[in-house]
Amino acid sequence: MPASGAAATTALPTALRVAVMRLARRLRQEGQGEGLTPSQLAALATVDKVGPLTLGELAAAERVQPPSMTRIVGALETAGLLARSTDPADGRVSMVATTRAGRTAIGAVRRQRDAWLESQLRALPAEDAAALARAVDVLELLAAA
Amino acid sequence: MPASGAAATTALPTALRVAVMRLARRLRQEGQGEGLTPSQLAALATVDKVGPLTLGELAAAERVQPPSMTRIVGALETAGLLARSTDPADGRVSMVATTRAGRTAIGAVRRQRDAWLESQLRALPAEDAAALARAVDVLELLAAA
DNA sequence: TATTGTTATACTCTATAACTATA
DNA sequence: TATAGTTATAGAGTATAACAATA
Repeated sequence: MPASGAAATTALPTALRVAVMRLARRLRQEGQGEGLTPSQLAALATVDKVGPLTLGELAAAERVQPPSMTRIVGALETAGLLARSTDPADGRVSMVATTRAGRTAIGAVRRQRDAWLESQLRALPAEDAAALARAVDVLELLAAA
Repeated sequence: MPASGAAATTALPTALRVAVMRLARRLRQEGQGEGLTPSQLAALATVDKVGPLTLGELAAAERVQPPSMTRIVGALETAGLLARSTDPADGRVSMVATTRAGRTAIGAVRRQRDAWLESQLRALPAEDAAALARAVDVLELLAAA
């Protein structure tokens, strides 16, 4: 039987939940993100990933009410990271897209966040790194469920 | 080479970070926690885990300033989940401990949070579950680093 | 004097409600 | 009328500064 701890017990759900939550907290602490708030960063990352979208769509994607997204987008626009344009087909709709500076900022945050984890992974025994590599896809599956 | 996605690439740090953050968000959504705010739940869980401690120690453990912890503990005390007592050896110090109701509440939240993950794990192919079981210890190691 | 915790106050983030402008 | 977004306002949650009680 495996030598160590939680994985060997029947308490896998609890152990996995605790480990994932703790690691998530740790990862959030590393890479504090260019002076942007977590909401701003998340919104910027979503626009960067999904591409230009309306303010309402962005609010829905971030699970935030439209007035809150108005503020968030306003701050990102002031910072020059997002640009808005009115939909030519419907004057009520405001389209949101990343600027070049926005894409640069997102990239910097990602690199900063990966840096800590990358150094930790390099320090790991090859066997442990391999176990992680095999598990990542399953974790993604769970997250998407 | 392995058939699937991110784990097979050299981008393990990024893939792992994204998967862990997403799963953590998902886990946070499941099990909304007995009408308590996240801060209150976290503080209650820490007291439950660490045992009786001073308000200042609890504030430090939760990375929150003492005035904020005064409020959080006050709410938990009003809810009957925490009890305070003055340190007999030093009248300035306020000791905080869980009540029976507090321990019950924490247990309920944990069960609620595990429930979703447990059902997801049961639905997983045995091979995937095994991969997770092997990886849990490594995740814990990373979280503690 | 130094330390523990509290009270007073302000700021940030988010929400709901009411409004403006387009459709 | 209905919809997209904004402005006005209020409610959490946390922080800093000033204070009270104890050491």
